[in-house]
Amino acid sequence: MVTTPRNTRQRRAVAAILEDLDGFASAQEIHDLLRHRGESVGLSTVYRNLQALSDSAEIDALRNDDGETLYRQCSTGHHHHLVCRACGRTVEVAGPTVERWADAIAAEHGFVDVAHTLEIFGTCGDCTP
Amino acid sequence: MVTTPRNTRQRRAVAAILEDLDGFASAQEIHDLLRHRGESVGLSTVYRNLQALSDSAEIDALRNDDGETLYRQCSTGHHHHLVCRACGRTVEVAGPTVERWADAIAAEHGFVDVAHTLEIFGTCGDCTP
DNA sequence: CCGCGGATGGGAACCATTGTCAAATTGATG
DNA sequence: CATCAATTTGACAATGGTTCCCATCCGCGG
Repeated sequence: MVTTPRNTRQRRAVAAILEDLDGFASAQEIHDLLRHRGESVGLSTVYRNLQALSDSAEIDALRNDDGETLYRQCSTGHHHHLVCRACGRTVEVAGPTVERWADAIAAEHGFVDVAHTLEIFGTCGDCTP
Repeated sequence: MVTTPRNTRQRRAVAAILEDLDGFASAQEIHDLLRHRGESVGLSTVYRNLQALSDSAEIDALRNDDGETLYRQCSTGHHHHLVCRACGRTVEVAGPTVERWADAIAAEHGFVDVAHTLEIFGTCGDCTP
């Protein structure tokens, strides 16, 4: 039986933060932001909700170089990210060609259940004086 | 002043393992393999040497879904990986089109100093009964 | 308004990785 | 071959992000 998630204050608070954020943020950053808003939520709960949202594909997750998982609310549908190293500003990009290329390569080598990760990092105009 | 790395038994042992390995392996796996060979090397040392090799671009490193860093000796030059989730078997793939696409997208949005990560994961033929 | 079961939270537990530092090893030199 | 400085090693502690645990809380259907 499928369990329906409950509409708790904490879940709403986490969702609200994600609405307002522009770029990617770590669970801990989100936890701090909530605290500053006075909408304090337990760290475990922040992690749980972010993971749940990520699992249900409502938000995107990626790992940065430091091994932290970053979250962001994105448009639906498959896409990739162009992320500014300095300020975290993110541009969503679609790359139909890349998707097809990746799948073709994998099939060619007899791989199934194929997924891929693709992120582009750079320094955005605002951060390059 | 640039310090020249020394030729120690441990460094040689780690390099030798990487020669023999086909796919990506974690630091801990490599540590275990060394132990089984009777060429025991301290875990810290394995980490240090892998990092050094990775820094000098002699081996490739990537992070898997569990957040572990995996290492593998690869051909030189820019390339990406098609990795089997189950056994770690790896196929190196070049994607000139993708490189150009990524750079173009980034330039289009005013990003400079651009880099990208791209890995394809799947289950290889041998691991799909 | 009740009661059930999912949700919460605070701290402990995990675990890959990095730091610490005395002791061992290397490579150059005499 | 002996000496010596500098690098490297390794056992263990420490770190830090994330997950687990579990008593308590509370959303929600009846």
